Amino acid sequence: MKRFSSTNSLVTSLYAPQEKQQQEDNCHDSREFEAMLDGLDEKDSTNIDEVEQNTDKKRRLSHNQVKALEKTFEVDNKLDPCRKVALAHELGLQPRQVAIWFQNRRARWKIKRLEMEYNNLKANYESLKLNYGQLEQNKHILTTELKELKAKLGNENVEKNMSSCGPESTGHRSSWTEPTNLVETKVLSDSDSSGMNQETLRNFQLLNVPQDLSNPGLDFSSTSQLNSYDELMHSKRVLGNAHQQQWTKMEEGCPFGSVEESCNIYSVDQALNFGW
DNA sequence: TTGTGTTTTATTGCCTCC
DNA sequence: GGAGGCAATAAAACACAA
Repeated sequence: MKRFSSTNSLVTSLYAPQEKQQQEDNCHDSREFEAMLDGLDEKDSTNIDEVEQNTDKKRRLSHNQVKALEKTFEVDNKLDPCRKVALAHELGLQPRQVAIWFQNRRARWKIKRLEMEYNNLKANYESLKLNYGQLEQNKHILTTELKELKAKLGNENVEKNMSSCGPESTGHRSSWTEPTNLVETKVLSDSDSSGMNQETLRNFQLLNVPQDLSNPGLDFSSTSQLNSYDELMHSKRVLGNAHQQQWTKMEEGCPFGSVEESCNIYSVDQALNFGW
């Protein structure tokens, strides 16, 4: 039976010699196991403990008993009956006590493991949250810049239209491929433009865009290469592609379905509402 | 010394497996 | 149906500040 009363434990504190012999005969492997335990200091793990177990007061196990139990637990956190009996015999405990110790030890081990898992998850979450914040910031910067570029394009078209309405205008000239020098000069000499280029550079640095993602032929630090409308448009496309590729790369390395998905697992609002 | 919080040992009830 | 595992909990032992 599984149930033991405290009085029962007193009664069963010692084995009948015959029973002991039978158990030993049935557990040949346990001899090896006992040999392993022989290495431990035997100073206080024998008769005195055994006598103390026989009082009905709850006794703590001795240092050496705990040490031996811990050592056994490291090998395997579950006991087969033979090992349990052998260990109990070796340490002067009842098999029941050994079983209970292992049960409690497993419970403590589980709690610790859960704590570790929780800490790991928490650290991962904090890291994701940080990355998400940085990406949001970068997104904001790039969106603002895109708006500025669009506004500039708008102005440019207005000026082109105005110039094409002049007396020498034929109406067949393509403003896309042949921007007027007036517009070109305005774009390049505009202090906002150079400021924009610096901003673009900064954004690339913020994004940590790898070399292979950026266009090696396009030098953002040099205004000389932004001397036409097409190139201006090209720089916009590169910006867009770089941003897109940055997200694609992140998604490839992302364990979740998508970056958005991963970020939505724990939204910022949910962040502090763990129900652990 | 004592009150209080923590740890360890043990019990109980339920569940699963053979 | 018995054996053993687990979760919840009781109770004793222990640690420590006031």
